[in-house]
Amino acid sequence: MSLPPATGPDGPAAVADAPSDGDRPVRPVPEATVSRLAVYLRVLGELREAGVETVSSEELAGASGVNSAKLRKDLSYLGSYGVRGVGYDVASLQGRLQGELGMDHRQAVALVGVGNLGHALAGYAGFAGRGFPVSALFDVDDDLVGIDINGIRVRHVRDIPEVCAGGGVTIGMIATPGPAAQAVCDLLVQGGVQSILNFAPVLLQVPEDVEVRKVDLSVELQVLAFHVARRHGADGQAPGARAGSETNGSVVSPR
Amino acid sequence: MSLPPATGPDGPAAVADAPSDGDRPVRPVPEATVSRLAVYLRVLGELREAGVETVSSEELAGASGVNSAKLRKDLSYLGSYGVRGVGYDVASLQGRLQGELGMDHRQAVALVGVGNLGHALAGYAGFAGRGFPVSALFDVDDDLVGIDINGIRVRHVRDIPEVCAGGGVTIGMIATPGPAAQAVCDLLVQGGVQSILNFAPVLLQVPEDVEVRKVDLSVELQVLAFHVARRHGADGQAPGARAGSETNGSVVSPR
DNA sequence: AGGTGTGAAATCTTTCACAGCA
DNA sequence: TGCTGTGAAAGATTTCACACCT
Repeated sequence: MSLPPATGPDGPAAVADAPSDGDRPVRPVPEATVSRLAVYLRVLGELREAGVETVSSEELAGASGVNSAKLRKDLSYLGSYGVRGVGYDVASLQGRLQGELGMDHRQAVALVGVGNLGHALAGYAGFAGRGFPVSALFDVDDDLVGIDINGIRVRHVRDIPEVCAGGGVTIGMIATPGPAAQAVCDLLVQGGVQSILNFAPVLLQVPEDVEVRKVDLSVELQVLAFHVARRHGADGQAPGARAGSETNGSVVSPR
Repeated sequence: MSLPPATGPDGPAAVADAPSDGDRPVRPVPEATVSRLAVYLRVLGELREAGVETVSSEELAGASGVNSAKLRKDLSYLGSYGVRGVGYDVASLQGRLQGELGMDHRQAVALVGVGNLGHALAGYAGFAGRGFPVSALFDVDDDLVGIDINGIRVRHVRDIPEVCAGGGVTIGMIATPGPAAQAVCDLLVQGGVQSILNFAPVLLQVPEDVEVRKVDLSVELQVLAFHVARRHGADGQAPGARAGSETNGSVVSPR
């Protein structure tokens, strides 16, 4: 059970201005591409576990829900990692993507708010399994502070700055009720966290150098509802074809 | 605590081919616009509760995390609802959006998988509050089947087709482990569900007329990790300015 | 003045289609 | 022969900037 990709149709600019780093080819890597790279990485992991050593763009794309041209273009931003006439080496491409997605440095994740949703997130095996072990938990509720969830002790939100700064937390997740989110966000920023995944239905104000991604389930449902409503307008699709497939956080265009 | 918008950078086509409905101006409404409409709707609700009667595009946009030009363009797809020199009437714009987003017909939601995440989703107040009451719960686990969550009895997945068809379920949410997702999806489709929100990290195969949106938390985290890794390359941003704001499921470009 | 609605320009993404290496 | 890598075309989205109503 994974959760949400920023339903994300949008995204202001691409990775934009990455200040001319230094020497490597450091191509821009479009924002749209980044989220797909994460998907390819998951699929590569599955392929590898299945013992597959090589994949063609066609196969990898199919398993990822995109078309092969897009996949090849996406990978091309990282440089040439395939072999013409053959395909990609699963292991090495996986390694390349892990590096690109920052999976070589360990990412320590802090989760604030262990109520309903937060508790579920804390216990979500998919995180640890994918290299994002939740290493710190916080809440304001005295009934929750002090308990252990999956071996992690829940601490009071007032300790956020200290624990995050001291523990090298790079990513913060906010799963508190809306009204508490901004204050929690400020504490995370104080602790040096520059990347935040926000589940609260509010707009967070942050300094320029902090990145926030928002995950809003009701928005997802409303987008679905919109299409439900649309279908009632006129459809008359002969229930013929089958094979459809989903697309990342986006709608499967019922072309 | 809301959840995820399909991390969504993507989205094949716009609402595309809506077969010439009949008479109204039924404009295309770009897919990217749809998810923002949901955000505006939430903000309008807050404004209304606060007693605000009129908003300018500048204000509504600010509170929604977009710029005013985008907001005006988005609203223009629905027709003219503002008054020049004044702004928009909160109540009537809210009504218009609700209609457009299918919030006038009641949307019955079925949730499959009440484990860790599913349980949290079932109890998420934001759903009912935003017009998406979860009206049916399913699981395969005999220890869960039969219990009540928020007043809803958990039923066995085998009953999905019957319950969905009989209960007029329009939206299904899948919060099962990956391996079970496809089978569950097939059952939902059998029950006539045409809109599915998938939290399982797998690509669902569905008939053409069924829409799937996927929400993948690990993808979100990896996108954040990517940017964390980027920052280590070169940044040298003077920690000057403050006021940033998040953008829907997308990255706040640290321009 | 003040603020909406909207062509037209600028961007970002996706798709085509094919040259070129294995 | 098979499949990658990629310019160039096509599309979608965002941003400009300004005419036009109140």
